[in-house]
Amino acid sequence: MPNIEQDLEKQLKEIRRGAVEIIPENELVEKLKKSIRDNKPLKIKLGLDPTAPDIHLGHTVVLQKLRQFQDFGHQVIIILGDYTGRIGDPTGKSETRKQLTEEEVLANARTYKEQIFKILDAEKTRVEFNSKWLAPLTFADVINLSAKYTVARMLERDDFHKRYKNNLPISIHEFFYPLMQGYDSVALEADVELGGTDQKFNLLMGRHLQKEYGQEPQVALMMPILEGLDGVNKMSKSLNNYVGINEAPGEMYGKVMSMPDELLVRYFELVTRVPVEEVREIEAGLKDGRLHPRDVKMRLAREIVTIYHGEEEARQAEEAFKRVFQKRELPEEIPQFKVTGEVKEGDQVVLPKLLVQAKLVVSSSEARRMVKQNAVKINGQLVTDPNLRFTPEPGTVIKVGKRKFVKLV
RNA sequence: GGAGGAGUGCCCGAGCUGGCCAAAGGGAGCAGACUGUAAAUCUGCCGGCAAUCGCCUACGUAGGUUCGAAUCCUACCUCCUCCA
Repeated sequence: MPNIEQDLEKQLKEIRRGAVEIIPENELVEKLKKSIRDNKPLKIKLGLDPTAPDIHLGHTVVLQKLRQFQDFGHQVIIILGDYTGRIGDPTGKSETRKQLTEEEVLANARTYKEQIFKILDAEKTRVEFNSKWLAPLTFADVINLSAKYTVARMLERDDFHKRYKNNLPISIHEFFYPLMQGYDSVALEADVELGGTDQKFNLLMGRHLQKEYGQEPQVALMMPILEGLDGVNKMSKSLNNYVGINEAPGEMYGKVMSMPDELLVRYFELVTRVPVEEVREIEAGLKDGRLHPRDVKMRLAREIVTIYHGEEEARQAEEAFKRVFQKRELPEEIPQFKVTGEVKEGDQVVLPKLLVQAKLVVSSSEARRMVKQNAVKINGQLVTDPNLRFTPEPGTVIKVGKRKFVKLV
């Protein structure tokens, strides 16, 4: 049966792309074979912890992977961890997370759904709240569940281990997080569960529990944690090194352009749909100097913006970027600002006050600082007097720094 | 139940034998130079108001001692550790 083999190879190649670890790979191969043979889609599970309301590129790594499965015809199931979210996943945290209220969790979940469908096909995606099966469990059920794992093994988990060793607190309820997530797999009879490398323990727990409950264990597929724009830390909103998928095209484009060159290939591989072969070519081109990092980065920015806003928006974002940052010209659209009496003294406006009013700076101290740092231009003319007063004329363009503009009305 | 430790600016973190503390240092952020881009690198800035000496707000909260407190005292709140 050559077409099964072919199909299998094709799927495996895409699935392996960017994946750090597949445990165990041979089981995945078997599952895929069976799925192709019986024409029965695999159940691919991804749990999302609805604590961060905004999805950024970091989250999309795993979502893109899901999309690939989806494109191969498999059944994608998103678990919104409304129940687990109330515990707070201890993963990677040196301290106990605060618990979320039910309202918070639900509000976040709504936002999540809107966003994941920018990547996933909504028609082909099943979304479930895990409270559906976790809430009805009785205390006896829970005891039964918790009896299926030992404390010693629980403490093997890296973050528990560290905290235990360092005499940091571990609350009992945190032990339930992996158990609950694992139970999700049981409830769904998942075939594959995706997650970041930091989810390894939880994913394996799913395998363990499925076996305990007499099911065929799922395959754990781990994707790398994406570095943020600083190139060092993982992408996260709190570190402000992220690109949110809801951001405006121009903002998104610019942010991508601000990342270190070293990350280029990784981003192409993990957050775009550029074919693997092409990514390899780009990698080689960068290495031997055939390709200019700037141009590659612009391509990357365009690819990313295209995914979330479409080609036309991406093209425009690129135009704007070239104009403002490469040619140092004015952008096509400049926010307008109406001069009011508050910033005036007689006929004249007081520059620091004007800058504050126009929201170009946050305080007049900052405004003066900006002027001192040669960051303020009026109609292209560098301003040197921090307390400049001038008569405002409609159409006057004020520029602060490289990317803040305002046109007086 | 008992003993002890800690709470500092966006974050981390010094200071805590009282004044020289708007508070060291690092990170983040911002700006300038350079450039290949909002990469890298280098330099500078980095509470607010007035900009002239100045004034105000700030070191968990509320009081107190003092000419003067992040620094001392009291109470309270929060967090943590150890013993039981």
